[in-house]
Amino acid sequence: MFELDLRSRAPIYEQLVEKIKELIINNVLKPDQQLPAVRVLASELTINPNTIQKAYRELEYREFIYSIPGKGSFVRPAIHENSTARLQTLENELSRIVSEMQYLGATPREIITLVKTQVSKNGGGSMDD
Amino acid sequence: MFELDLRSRAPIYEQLVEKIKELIINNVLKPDQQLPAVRVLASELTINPNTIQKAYRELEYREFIYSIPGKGSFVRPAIHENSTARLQTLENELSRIVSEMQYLGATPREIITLVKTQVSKNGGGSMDD
Amino acid sequence: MFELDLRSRAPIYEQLVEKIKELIINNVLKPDQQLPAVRVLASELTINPNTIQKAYRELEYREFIYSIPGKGSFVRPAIHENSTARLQTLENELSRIVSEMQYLGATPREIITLVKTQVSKNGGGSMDD
Amino acid sequence: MFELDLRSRAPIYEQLVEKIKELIINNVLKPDQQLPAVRVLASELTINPNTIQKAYRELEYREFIYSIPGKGSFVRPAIHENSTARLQTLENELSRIVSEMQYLGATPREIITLVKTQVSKNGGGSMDD
DNA sequence: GTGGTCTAGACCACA
DNA sequence: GTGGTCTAGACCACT
Repeated sequence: MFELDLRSRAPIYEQLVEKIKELIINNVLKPDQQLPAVRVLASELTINPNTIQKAYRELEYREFIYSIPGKGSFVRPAIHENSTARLQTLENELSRIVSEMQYLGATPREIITLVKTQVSKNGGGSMDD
Repeated sequence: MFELDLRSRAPIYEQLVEKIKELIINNVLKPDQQLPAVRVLASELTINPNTIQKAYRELEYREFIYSIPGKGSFVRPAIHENSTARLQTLENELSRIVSEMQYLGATPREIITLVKTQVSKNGGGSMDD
Repeated sequence: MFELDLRSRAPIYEQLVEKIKELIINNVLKPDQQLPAVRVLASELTINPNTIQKAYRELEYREFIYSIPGKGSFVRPAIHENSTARLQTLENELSRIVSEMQYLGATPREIITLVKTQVSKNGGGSMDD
Repeated sequence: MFELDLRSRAPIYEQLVEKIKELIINNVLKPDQQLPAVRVLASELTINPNTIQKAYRELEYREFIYSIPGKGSFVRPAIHENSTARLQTLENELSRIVSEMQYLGATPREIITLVKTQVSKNGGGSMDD
């Protein structure tokens, strides 16, 4: 279910965080859906349970999931308030990336086309609230 | 001139790399302009010269600067034809960011407007070679 | 295992890079095989761990190995499609060397025989992927 | 006459040595022909005379030129004896390069064709003694 | 235990 | 003066 690159220099727990985040954002994992139990996922991926634990803790901290002691971890429904800080960060990242793409020779048109394609890809899903 | 966050998790040399990269991309540091000498920058930022050198070497690998032993380090004029791999990486990052922004409630229109503003900011400058 | 010439003008880390590169190219170090740990190799060669690490990092940049923090450094399987630039460099070096050999009296036949012997040595091994 | 890359990290004197060596090998500079005087060349290339001096000294050491105090420096006629050591070095370099080219995907046929082209290029000149 | 980062301080080659 | 190399030794994050 989760493809990990054990050869990557990115820590495994970080890769897990990104993968799960992506699944949540793309609505593959639905709100309030339960995530696989730590031990189950650990044995499936044949990695250390501590590593899974760390990833889940990180996702909780970043408000993508919530955990109920004794019951498990669940996808947190997206709350679109209080996220202005995170949005600001993302906007800065986006600006940085666009600048670098232009520096490397990408034309404004190419970049805008790319973004339009991307937003419509998501917009066709369930994101256009 | 360069602000560093010594408490950040990101390594100092990596922060330096990003800062300088940004200055080059935004044409604050012009092509062939000399960068501050390793020791000078080290004493200004009160960090170890080896750390600066590591950052400079990293920038050299990434083809943003070139260093001539005995003379100094200089901004490398952007030619960058074979950077399709890097562009691909940036496109992926961009897609990821756009998705997360939509998840956090940003509308397609907002995002596209943001990108348009950004590209024209650079295009209006001196990036349209 | 690795012989170093501490009196050579070539930096230690560069010598190490060349030695290891050679072992990888000649398939003595197999794909995904683990390299000696930084500290282990350092104590074996009685040189500073930082120097070993510099060599390993260099090899990583040049795509001969990959390092995973906390796990180790490993031989990178050769895929190397986009190495036309490197191949061009090698072709130039080869031309330069052949010219100098002829200048020193080597006959075309001798040189071609030498090259044929060399390519079949590798081809007869395990390089014919 | 000599193109130098002042942006290269290779020392200027080293670049000079290589350039002159090449001109001698390719018979552009003929045996016993006088090389430009140090000061003349220095002002032509707008570099420090000491740098030229160092290059000439190096070429003398490597037996490509000879200097007569008070008269100048001259191309040394190629002596094809005593050069077995140098030839051995070149053969080793050649083997190393051929191996790396094969590792990067060059086929034996490609390599041999390349070498044949190169030797005939020189052989058509004045090298086939 | 692994690789990675950083400091302090020394020495070298090049121009 | 410049960048580059190297050492000794400390500390950190990941598994």
